[in-house]
Amino acid sequence: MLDERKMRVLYAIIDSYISTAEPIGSRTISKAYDLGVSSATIRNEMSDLEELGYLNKTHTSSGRVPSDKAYRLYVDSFIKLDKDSINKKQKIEIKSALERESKELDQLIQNSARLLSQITSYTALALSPQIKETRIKYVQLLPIDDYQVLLILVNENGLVKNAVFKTEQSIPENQLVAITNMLNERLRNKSFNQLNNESMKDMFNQFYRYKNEIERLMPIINKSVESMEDIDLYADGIGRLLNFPEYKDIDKVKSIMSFIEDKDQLLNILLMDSISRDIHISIGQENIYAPLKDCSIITATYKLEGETVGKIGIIGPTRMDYLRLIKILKIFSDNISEIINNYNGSVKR
Amino acid sequence: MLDERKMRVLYAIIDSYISTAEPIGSRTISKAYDLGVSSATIRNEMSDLEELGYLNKTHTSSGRVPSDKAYRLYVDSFIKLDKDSINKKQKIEIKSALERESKELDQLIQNSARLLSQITSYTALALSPQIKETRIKYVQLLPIDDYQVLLILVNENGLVKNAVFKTEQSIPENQLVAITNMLNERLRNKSFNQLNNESMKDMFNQFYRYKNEIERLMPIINKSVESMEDIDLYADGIGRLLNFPEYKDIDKVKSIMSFIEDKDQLLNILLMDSISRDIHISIGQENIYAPLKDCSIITATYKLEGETVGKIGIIGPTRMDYLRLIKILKIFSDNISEIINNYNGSVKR
DNA sequence: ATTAGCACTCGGCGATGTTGAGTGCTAACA
DNA sequence: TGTTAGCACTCAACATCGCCGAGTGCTAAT
Repeated sequence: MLDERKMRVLYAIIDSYISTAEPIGSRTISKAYDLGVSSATIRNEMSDLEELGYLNKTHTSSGRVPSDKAYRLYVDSFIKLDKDSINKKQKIEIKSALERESKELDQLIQNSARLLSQITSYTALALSPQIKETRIKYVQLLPIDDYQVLLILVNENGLVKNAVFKTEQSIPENQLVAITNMLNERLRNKSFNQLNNESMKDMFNQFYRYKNEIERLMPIINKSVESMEDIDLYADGIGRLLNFPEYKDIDKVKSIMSFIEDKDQLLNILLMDSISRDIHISIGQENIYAPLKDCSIITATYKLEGETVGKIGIIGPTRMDYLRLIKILKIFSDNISEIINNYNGSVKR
Repeated sequence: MLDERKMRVLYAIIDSYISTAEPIGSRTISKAYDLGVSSATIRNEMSDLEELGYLNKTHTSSGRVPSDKAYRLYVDSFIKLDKDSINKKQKIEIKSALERESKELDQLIQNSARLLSQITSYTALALSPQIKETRIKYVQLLPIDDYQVLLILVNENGLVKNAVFKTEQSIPENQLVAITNMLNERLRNKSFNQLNNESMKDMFNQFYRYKNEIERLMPIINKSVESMEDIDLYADGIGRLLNFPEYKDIDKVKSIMSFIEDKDQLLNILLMDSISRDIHISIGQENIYAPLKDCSIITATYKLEGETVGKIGIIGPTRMDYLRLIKILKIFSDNISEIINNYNGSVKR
């Protein structure tokens, strides 16, 4: 392990580099940080730290820059110290800002990304709640008018989907109720793919007059169930990447941006470390995808009834204000969890 | 008006500049475009065109670059010639691509933006259908379990919204039906803000036991109605702006990007020329907002039952491949109109 | 009216020199 | 033995200079 003084030198360098993005020389440190030793001594320490892989030089006679390894050490050692210290007032402010504009779940997630990006000045990511293997809890058909029927599906998480579909012939209300009952019998507690052909045939026999309608209804139900499981991914503040001096090279930032805008790839990354801790940090080379090799990503989870269902995150240069961002992410994660638990999702099972 | 030869020279310059982004000299034109005159003659014509405001020089001895006025002329004169010529095959391909992934309206709009950006390599915009002054057509309360009720609202366009809310006491089914009937009576064909306090009092009297529930229900209905009117705006392919050489200046592209990511401002622009023709083109200085002064925006509308309800668009440098983009936008606009008219939105009034 | 010819302009680019922040090494010191 | 002052050396960043070539505008000839 690094001795006390090396640590302090390293932290000083990281601290300075995070705010200035400039390589730091020994003299700068000895002046700005009170380590009680001369620049020559610091120079020696820096030379050691470089040999150990914590620092890099941009060219032979330049100042030093922290390596990914240094950030990793920095984050790991501070994250323990920093369990407490959530700013209550800020938390409440953010919560009310989130609640204010969020009439629906999707909007909440979208607004979270926007607000997170605004507050941090980084690019923010947000993943909508992910519900796998939805089981149908409740089905209902309602007549809108003579030739249109409203289909309503409620799943075990309290998620509701609806679709309007047209019928060729008018179906009297009592028949609709009968079909509804039958659908409930057949579908309740099943995911759609558990529905087999047997029961389809049954239905046809029972309601032969509405064979066509039922045949058209099934794919609609199927689609609705599928779309309950869909994951949306929002990225906000992509343009803010341009504010970072490390991305003044257009080609670099171009590849990062197109990576972020390609939702599929980004989704992979966010879902990959799905089993991990609440806060997950991926620094520079730790990222698998090439365009992200000089980015860091911090993600936090949010929960529904204690179970992790979604994520929010921040992406930016490895020179990232980790400590501040982690705090803010925690606040967001807590707030989102609280809000969605008070939404319609809170069905007791 | 410009004479025949000036036109041909101007078109040659625009054509060349659109594909190369380099100022064009008289010699280049006389070689690449067969105008049957020497470079000296073209030089004279170019000098005239500059005086007329159609061309600019970047410096005294540089080639010429088209002005906004030139693009305007170009677009206006070609748009008439080009009424026909939609590629049927391409249209069908795009349509099936759009339908494939679009389970719901929002998804359709989102996918339209994505696909439009992919196909054109420009930044694409898409506005979700805008429905003003929603009137309630149909209200229904359904019991999910003892302490939860599902509220369903259908508006005159066939849009459906739902919300789950919790009750303090269990409400028996027949009571729920009674409340539903009463709500329908009171709310049908009204926008929420038409609901007055009188009828609220009536309700309380009639269902005093459920005073609290009804009191809580009304804001939920209100929110749902509001969110029916909400407009979503999607921007896809923002990073593609970096591909254009005119935006190699980071500060310029930064201001454009942050403009695009600020949905409120962008919404203003898209809604501004709301009464205009199907295709609307805004070139460079014609844009009001400063960051867009060297961008062009092309928008197209899509329709529900013949009425314009939303827009899609493209944003990029004034040096834009207008003709190609207009064609593609028309295809998208037609396709989106067709698809949403077959959705649940197609309620006959 | 068109064109060839020519002087002139100016951005872009490579070469060259200067500056200053920063390093590494050595020798002196506590 | 660890710390420090001093000094030579390195190298990116920046400015300066000259050259090149694409392009213009004007004039005179056709």
